[in-house]
Amino acid sequence: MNLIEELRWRGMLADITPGTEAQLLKEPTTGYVGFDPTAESLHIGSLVPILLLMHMQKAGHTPVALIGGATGMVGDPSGKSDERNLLDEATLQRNIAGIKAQLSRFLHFDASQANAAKLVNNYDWFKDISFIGFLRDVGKYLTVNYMMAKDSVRKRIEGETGISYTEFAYQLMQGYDFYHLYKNEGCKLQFGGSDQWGNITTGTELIRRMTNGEGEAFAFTCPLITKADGGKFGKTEKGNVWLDAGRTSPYQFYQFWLNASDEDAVRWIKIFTFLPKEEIESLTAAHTEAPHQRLMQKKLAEEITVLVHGRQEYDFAVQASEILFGNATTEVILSLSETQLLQVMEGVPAHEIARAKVEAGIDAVSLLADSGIFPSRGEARKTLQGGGVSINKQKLDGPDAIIGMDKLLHNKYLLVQKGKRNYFLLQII
RNA sequence: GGGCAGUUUCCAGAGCGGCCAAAUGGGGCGGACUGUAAAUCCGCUGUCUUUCGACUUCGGAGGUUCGAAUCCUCCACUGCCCA
Repeated sequence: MNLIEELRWRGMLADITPGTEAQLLKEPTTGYVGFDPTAESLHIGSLVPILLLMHMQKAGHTPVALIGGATGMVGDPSGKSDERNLLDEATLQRNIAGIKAQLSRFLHFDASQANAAKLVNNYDWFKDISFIGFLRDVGKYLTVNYMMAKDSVRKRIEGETGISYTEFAYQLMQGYDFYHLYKNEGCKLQFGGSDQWGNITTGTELIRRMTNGEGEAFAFTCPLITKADGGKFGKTEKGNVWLDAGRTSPYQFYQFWLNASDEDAVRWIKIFTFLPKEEIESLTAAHTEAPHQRLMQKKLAEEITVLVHGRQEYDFAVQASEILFGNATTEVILSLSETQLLQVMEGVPAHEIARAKVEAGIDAVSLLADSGIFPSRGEARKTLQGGGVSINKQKLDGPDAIIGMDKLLHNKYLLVQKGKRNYFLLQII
């Protein structure tokens, strides 16, 4: 299978410009994808473009990751119904540094390799461009009519919030990025999520026009990842799922994938892993046969967790999951040594509470609210009333339950469970 | 610059001076059922409080009223139309 065939089979191809496949077969090609520095870490949504870059590199092409240091200052209207808040420069710098560090674990940047990956920041070329220069050298090539026809813009114009000139100009900047890379890096391909299609084709169009029709540039996009139930991909109770272990622990990361629905797991495993077709097909067969065993989810979670966090972290995550979700009972929890307990709890959010309070015997509501596990007493009470809290795997009967020293594990911990899946380690200090 | 419409709790969207912490839907959270799935059903969804209740919210600032999300004035922002 060639690269495009492979991506198509994996369900990673939405739109593609004519001739792209031929270009990729003809010669090693340089292709880029852009990352928005909207946060200090990438989240699993950005995993898709990263995987596309990896596929490129595996296929012998040169991947370029572009960080939008300049475009990030402006804001992409794609997929946004509202005008964006602008980031200040210090934040932007921090975010760029964070993203750079993360990308290096997925791509080979060592220059010794013929198709070593490259990292560029569009701020580096935009900082020297004057407003007048940009208007004269770039703006002239495209009509406003053309730009307004783009989905991202049209939606905003038809919508009720409108669009500022700043965001309207965004696609021109992204288009210019492509031209710049085309000119200076010989980059002939841009890809990204399907929400980027409009911006990307502005680039191919700009290249064609700025080179008097001589330049050839190509593009393809990957469908947005969806969930079968229509929910947003990549969100949990706690918000985004990040690639940074400090923000989303490997355990939580692993749990996210493990919790994929049957339907989603089948689609996702093709997208998020590099497993060969035959293996995925046999896995799918087994999964359809016995979905309750969740082979698919396990494999999916394994592959991605290992890719993002490494084998060792994955092992810990599995161990912890087995103890927390296996048929572990209160006895099992009690039997763990302190070291074992702490190891299992590594990726679980930790909270603290003063020892004196527990010594006096504390009611469940205060315990949960004071330690910060619940944001307010009201919420703690409500959940308690609904029977949603367990301590050391034992359900509390109601808000009036009193917690005393006798409940402590190793004289200083409590394993608090909110709902079925959310564990917290409460340390008494 | 002129005219019109709008700004409500996470979102959408009701809300006619007291019965509004504010309908309804979505989302979220919890429970039951399961496979740590989906679908379904049930409960909760401003803060504090055991209940009664108290307190803070309806773009901002003032005002009218015994009493305002609801009326008035000014300001800000947004959309539409005209210039």
